[in-house]
Amino acid sequence: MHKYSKQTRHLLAVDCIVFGFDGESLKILLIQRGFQPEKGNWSLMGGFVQQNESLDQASNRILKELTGLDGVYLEQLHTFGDTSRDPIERTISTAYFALIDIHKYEKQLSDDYHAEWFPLKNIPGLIFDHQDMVEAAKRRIRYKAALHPILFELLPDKFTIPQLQILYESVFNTTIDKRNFSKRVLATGLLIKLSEKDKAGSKRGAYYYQLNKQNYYAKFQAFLNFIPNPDTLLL
Amino acid sequence: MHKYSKQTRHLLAVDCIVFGFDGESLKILLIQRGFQPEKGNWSLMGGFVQQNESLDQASNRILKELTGLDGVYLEQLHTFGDTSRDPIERTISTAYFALIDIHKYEKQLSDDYHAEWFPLKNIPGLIFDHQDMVEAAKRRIRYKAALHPILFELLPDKFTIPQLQILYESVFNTTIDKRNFSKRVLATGLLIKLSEKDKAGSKRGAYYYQLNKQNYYAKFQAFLNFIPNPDTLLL
DNA sequence: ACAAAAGTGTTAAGTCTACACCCATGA
DNA sequence: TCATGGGTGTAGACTTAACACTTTTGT
Repeated sequence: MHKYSKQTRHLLAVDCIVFGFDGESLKILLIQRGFQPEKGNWSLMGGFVQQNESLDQASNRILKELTGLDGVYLEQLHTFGDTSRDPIERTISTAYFALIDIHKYEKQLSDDYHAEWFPLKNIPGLIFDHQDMVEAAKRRIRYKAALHPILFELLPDKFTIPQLQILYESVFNTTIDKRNFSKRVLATGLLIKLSEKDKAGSKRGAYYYQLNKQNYYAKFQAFLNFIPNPDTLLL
Repeated sequence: MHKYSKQTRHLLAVDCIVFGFDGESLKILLIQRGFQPEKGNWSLMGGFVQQNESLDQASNRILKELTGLDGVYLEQLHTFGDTSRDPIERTISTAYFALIDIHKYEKQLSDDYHAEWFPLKNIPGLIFDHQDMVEAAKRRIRYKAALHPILFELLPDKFTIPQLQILYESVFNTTIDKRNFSKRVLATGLLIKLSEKDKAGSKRGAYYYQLNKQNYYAKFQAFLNFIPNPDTLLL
C-alpha cells in the first residue's frame, strides 16, 4: 500500500522533567545541553524520537542515556507543539515527568552524568520552552498527588511519617497538623509499620514504614484527600 | 545556524474526540474515513499537522474542516506514539477532546458533513487505535468532570437542573438524589435562575438556569464534588 | 536535666446522606 | 381529576479541623 507521501514530516522530541525530594524541598534534575544551539545552557533531559520506538520507549531511552535512570515512574505530561519553540527548526516535543528517590541516584547523577538538582523555587533560566514544561509538570504533580498516592515514588523504600509529612507540605507549600496527617495516612491502609526506627531526625527516633504494595496498586486510583484545602490546584 | 539534519522526521496527526449530550446519553461524533486505508470505516476526526501550525491550531483547523465546529471547548488529551498504530506508515497522533452543545450543530453535522453521533455504550469498530483514544477520553472527561464544572460545555445556554442532573448521572453512570443534587449545584454559585421555564419536560415546567460566567471562570479550577462517591475514577 | 522531635485522643463544627411530601399543570 | 415531573427541608451519621500534652533519648 502507498505511503502518505504528500504530508509534511516533523522532528519529534521527548523531554523529561525528573522530580526528586531530598528531605527538605522538591527538586528537579537539569543538565547542561551538549550541543548547539544553546550549548552549555540548562535544559531538561531531551532527545529526538527515532523511527522505530514509541514515545514511551523514547522517553525511557533518553532518560537512561542522559542520567542512567531506568525503571522509574514515568508518565506522559503534555505535547508542546508551537511552531517556534525551537529556533533552529520546528520540533514538536512530548514532555514526560519522572519521580525518583533522589538518594538512590544522587552520586551517579552528578559524577557520571553531570546532572544537577535545583530546588523548584530556584530554577535557572532554561532553553526553549522548558520553563513552560516545568510549570506544567509542577501543576500536574500537585494535582495528581492531591488525589493519588504518587508521592511515595519520591521516597526510599523505608520512610517515616514525619518525612512523608514534610514531603506533602513541601509539594503543597502548606503546613499540616501532624496528628491529623498521621491519622489520615494510616487510615489509608497503605503503610506497614516496621519495628525499626530512623534515629537520624531525632533522639527518640521515628518508626519506619513501608508501602503496602498490594494496597498501593489496588488503591492507586482511589481518591485520597491528604490535603486539607486543595483549592489552589490547577490542571 | 544549522538544522538538525541527521534526525528522523515523522508524520504527525491530530485526532479529535467530540462529545455531545442529547438529553439522554453521552455521545461521540464519528465520520467515515474519506481516504485509504480503511476508507469508509468509522473514524475520529483526524488529519495531519502541517508545517506552520501548532498542535492547537491543527486540532481547531481539522475540527472545523471536518465538522464545521469552531470556537468550542477543546483540550489536549494524550499523544499516541506506538510505532505500528497506523499500518501504512508510522504516524504519531495527538488526541484532543471537544465538548459541544449537540443541538446547536446537529443538523449541520449530519447534513453538511455526514458526521454521526454514537452513544458511548454503542460505538462501532473504529480504525487504528481510535478505540483506545475514545477510552482515554472517556476516562479523562469523567475524571475532570468529577472535579471541575466542564459538563456545562455540553449544555445549551439555558438549561434546567433536571437536565443537568441527567447529564451528570449519565456521565457517571449513577443515580443521584435530586434534593441533594440541586442543593449542591446551587451552592456553587455557578447558576443564575431565570424566570423563564422549560415546559418541554413536564407540565409544570422547570426553571431555566444560566451559567454565571464570572464565577465559572473564577471557580473553574476549584474542586466541586458533585459526585457522591467518585471512587471509580481513573486518570 | 533539658532540648528536640515523635507520638497520640477528644471535642466541636461542618458536611454529607437518606429520606417524603406538596406543587403546578396539561391532558 | 389525575398523572407527571418539579421543587423543597430536616435529622442523624459521618467526616474534618482544631487543639496540647506526654514520651523518648542523646547531649
